[in-house]
Amino acid sequence: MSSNNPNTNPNITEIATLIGDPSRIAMLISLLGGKSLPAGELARAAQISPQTASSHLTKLVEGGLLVSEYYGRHKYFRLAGSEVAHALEALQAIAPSKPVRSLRESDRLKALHFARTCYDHLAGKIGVALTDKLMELKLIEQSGKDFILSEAGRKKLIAFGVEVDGTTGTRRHFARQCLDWSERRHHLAGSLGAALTRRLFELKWLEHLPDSRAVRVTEVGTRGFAEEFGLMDIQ
Amino acid sequence: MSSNNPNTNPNITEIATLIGDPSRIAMLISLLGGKSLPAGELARAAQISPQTASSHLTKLVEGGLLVSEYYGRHKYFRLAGSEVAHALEALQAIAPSKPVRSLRESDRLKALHFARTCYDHLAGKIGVALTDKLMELKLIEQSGKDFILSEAGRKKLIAFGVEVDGTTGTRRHFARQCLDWSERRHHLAGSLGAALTRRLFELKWLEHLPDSRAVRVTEVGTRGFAEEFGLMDIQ
DNA sequence: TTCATACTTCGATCATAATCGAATTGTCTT
DNA sequence: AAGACAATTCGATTATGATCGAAGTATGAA
Repeated sequence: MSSNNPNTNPNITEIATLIGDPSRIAMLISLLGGKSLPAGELARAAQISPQTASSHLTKLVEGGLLVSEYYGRHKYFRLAGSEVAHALEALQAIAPSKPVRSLRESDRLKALHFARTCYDHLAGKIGVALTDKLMELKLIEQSGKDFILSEAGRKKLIAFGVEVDGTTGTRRHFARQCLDWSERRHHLAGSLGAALTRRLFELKWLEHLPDSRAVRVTEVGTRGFAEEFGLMDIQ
Repeated sequence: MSSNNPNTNPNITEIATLIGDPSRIAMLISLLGGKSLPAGELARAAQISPQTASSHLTKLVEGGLLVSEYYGRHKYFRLAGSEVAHALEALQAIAPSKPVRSLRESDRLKALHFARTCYDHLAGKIGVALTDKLMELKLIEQSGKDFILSEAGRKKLIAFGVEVDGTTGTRRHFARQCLDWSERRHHLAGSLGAALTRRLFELKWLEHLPDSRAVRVTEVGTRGFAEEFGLMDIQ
């Protein structure tokens, strides 16, 4: 020691200080799955006001733990990289054993991975699979951060009962791409995604699980997805 | 959502808060090499008064990050386990690279990057290179977050004088992967990593640099690494 | 356009905790 | 024994930063 001034790395202090706040931890843990979440949802997750959340999120981005991206008036945040997730897990590892993670919780988590609503549209394994299928059938195609609905797609979806409401492709946020945390792939969002999802509930192909964003594919749905879209292996 | 109260784990918050203090970080980093140090020395390392240090150390022990032991009128502290070291290194990995102040500092940093002990095992360029070589020689192989010691590996290491102590592969944390902040690669940790490192010091292939976690490869070691493991370019 | 929503900035309040001086306990040395 | 040293406890000070209300900006919807 002696001459050694191991006051090394103000950096690691900064990082640890950044992590060492209850509200910020709550947000970070919410993001641990890899999903992007908007500021508002993170505020709710941490049970703090939007102002406070904004302040925290700014710090987390400046500290290099998060990155952000605008989607319209929403600002989405996600972990800056796998190292961040790794560090959080390493901290979990020395945190005293968690208060009884119930089996029910684990089940709910599995359900969330499989299918869930993301606000108003469909996400999870099913959301991604359906989106893939729509692309495969050339009903939609990628275009920057959006999807474009093809003429064939428009006809097909209208026939299916979706309120496509006029304009085919170019309106802003008509058919957004939304990054899926569980699948790490994009699924269909935007007003078209919402309308399609609405229709799926209407047809009772899908139903909500109680008290959750998770979604179940019904008997009818399983058949329907196969017959209408050639989507097998659903459930 | 809704019924979901993601105010999860006050534990991890506590741990991160504990780590997120400049003085405590300084002490923890001083202990990263795996040594036990008395309170007074830790106070000097953190450049704070003994009173303040005492307060911090009490908290670190209560938080489970350190353990203490009396030796006469001195009280020695050391890291509570390899998980703590692992978490600290994981934090280092996301800490932005430091602005190097002095030449001496740069030298010390280089030494740390080259070879250092991480609690009880070997890290840095050499730690990673050796781990790579062991994989190349099929003495160990990756398996999730662990390594598995092959039968050939077991024989080789026993012949080399490492106390492999029975069970070959499956024990928990027997051969952990540990993310290296300087190399951004994995190196061998766990009890096997510790045993191997112990043997390397025993053979005097490695020696500690004074006042540091840094490690030097000796003359004998340079030859040894080349002959036994085909590890060239050491140094 | 007007209205609602999502987020940010500013300012003030308030609680937490890091810090050290002073005094105390316990241990080692002489 | 006395004196020095190591660590701790207590108390007071102080600075940092988390928090939210109020107001402002930007986007989307009607």
